[in-house]
Amino acid sequence: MQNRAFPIDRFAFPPLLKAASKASALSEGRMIHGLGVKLGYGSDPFVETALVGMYAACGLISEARFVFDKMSHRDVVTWNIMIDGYCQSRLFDNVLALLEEMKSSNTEPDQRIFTTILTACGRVGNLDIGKVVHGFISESNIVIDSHLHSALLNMYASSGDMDMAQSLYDKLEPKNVVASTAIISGYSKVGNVEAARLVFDEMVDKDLVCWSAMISGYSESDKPQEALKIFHEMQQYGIKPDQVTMLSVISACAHLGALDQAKKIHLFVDEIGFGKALPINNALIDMYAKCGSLEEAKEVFLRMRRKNVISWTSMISAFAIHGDVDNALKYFQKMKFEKNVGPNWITFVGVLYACSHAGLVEEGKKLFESMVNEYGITPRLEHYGCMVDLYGRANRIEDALKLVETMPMAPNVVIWGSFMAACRQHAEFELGEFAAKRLLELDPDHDGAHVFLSNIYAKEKRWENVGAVRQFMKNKGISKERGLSMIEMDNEIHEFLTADKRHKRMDEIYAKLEEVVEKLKKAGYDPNTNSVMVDLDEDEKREVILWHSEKLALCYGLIRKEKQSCIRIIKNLRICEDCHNFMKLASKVFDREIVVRDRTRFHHCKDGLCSCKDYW
DNA sequence: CTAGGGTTAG
Repeated sequence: MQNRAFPIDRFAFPPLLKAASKASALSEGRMIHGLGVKLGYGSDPFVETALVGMYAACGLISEARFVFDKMSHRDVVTWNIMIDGYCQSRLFDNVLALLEEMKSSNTEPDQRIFTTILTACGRVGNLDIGKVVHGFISESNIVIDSHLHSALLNMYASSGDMDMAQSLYDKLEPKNVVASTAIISGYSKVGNVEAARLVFDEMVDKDLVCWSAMISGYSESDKPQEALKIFHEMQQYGIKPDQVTMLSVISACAHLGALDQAKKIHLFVDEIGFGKALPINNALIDMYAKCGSLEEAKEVFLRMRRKNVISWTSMISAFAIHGDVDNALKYFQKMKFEKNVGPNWITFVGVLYACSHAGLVEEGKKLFESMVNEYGITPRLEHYGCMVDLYGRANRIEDALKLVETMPMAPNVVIWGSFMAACRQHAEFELGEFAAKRLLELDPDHDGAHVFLSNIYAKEKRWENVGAVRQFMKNKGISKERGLSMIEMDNEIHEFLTADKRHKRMDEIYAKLEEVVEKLKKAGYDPNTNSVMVDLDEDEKREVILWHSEKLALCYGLIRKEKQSCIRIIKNLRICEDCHNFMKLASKVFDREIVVRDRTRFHHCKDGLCSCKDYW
């Protein structure tokens, strides 16, 4: 229009500014602002309203307010946009102040404004402000329509107050997809995916968003098989997934850890045309890493034309869980030279984790300091968790404890759990007892802490204490989480529990186990029952250890998988010392690559050695 | 200007 010397009227400006808002294009927005003023539209209320929106969307909230304040005519839309701006900048005190100002200037706040505010509160989990706004609504004469009702419900649901959300849902008639979806994701987020499923099954009209919410619910609740099941069911109803759906599906594959399944999903996202999307590729990096293929994760990463902080963080974390500290740190350095990509707090979790799993105490300390001093990132619980882990694993128990005692926030279950694990590993039983007790104050049902206490007491022959712990566990129905290993074969997942007898080829598997033990013994295998601290006699201990789930999975792999192919095992708990040794020897004796994913990292065993260098 | 699903996280 400008090139043709075409007269531009004021009506062109609001949509232009809206485009700038959506693209967060500040310099273009300013140019349009300048042009508008030049053409004499600077005090047109519609243009001014759009300017408020543009500056707010670009994060310049005080500039938005400046335009807002000098307006001579503000309608309800102007107020709403200004309030929305404060919501996006999370300045909720300004939101409340502006609401009051609005009332005193004779503009009544309407449902839409409240919907906007409540949605923002939900997004950031600000229950306090949400409740205040709820109070305003109840006191006023505003009619609660279905949008506002859903926004209220969603605010409570996404802040974790499911009692309130459910009671609002009960009052809502008729139900609608939006409200039901909010309830589904609310229940999923508080860990009650079963309740989410009940609501889901009740729904008559299911759309893509609610299917995605259910898939994500299962994926986030560490029920990847359920997530994949419901994803296939959705497709049978003829509903086509979009990118958001696929992100949850890919994440489910990552949780599952099954590489063949993962490759199939990768092919699928390529087929439906999402193969070049940045978030999809980020998820794929993580998926391949968690399915044990660092090579394929790297391949995805290197092929990406654009990379953001999530791409780099995923790649760094990938190296970390595979024990490749050198590359984790190298990529962290490389990242510094990328334009527009700075590390965030999750990136630091990745590099600190890498240091902790490699025993690089000094390097980790330096990184932690640079995070604060160079990058201005305030350490979170997760970072302290990494640091406690870093010291603890490296047998610097005193340093670990000092950190727990001096960190600026209260230690949570994770922190005490990490410290307790360090005490167990380094036989610091007195401090271990202390840690276990702190842990139980926060989570009285923590199975690991009870088992550890019982084992400490048994070791010190304090039989009365042992009895008390066992009785407590029995009364409350707490038991040690049972070991569970998985192996993928012909597109099927085979699961084995400790001492499992359910598999249809169990006889063969146990026979194979005996054969394997014999062969390994000739190569120097000596059962190590150190990790079994319960008061069993030595023969019983050996039996317990022999039937650990990963050994059963390994034997099944040796029976079924063709010679020299890689055997991949996924385990729910951490691998014990004996199994670790078993896997290493087996990799040599049977000339196989054996990859085990335990609760926190990968072990690549080859030629009798493990990638973790026996530090895990 | 108005309601629901998303990738990285011990």
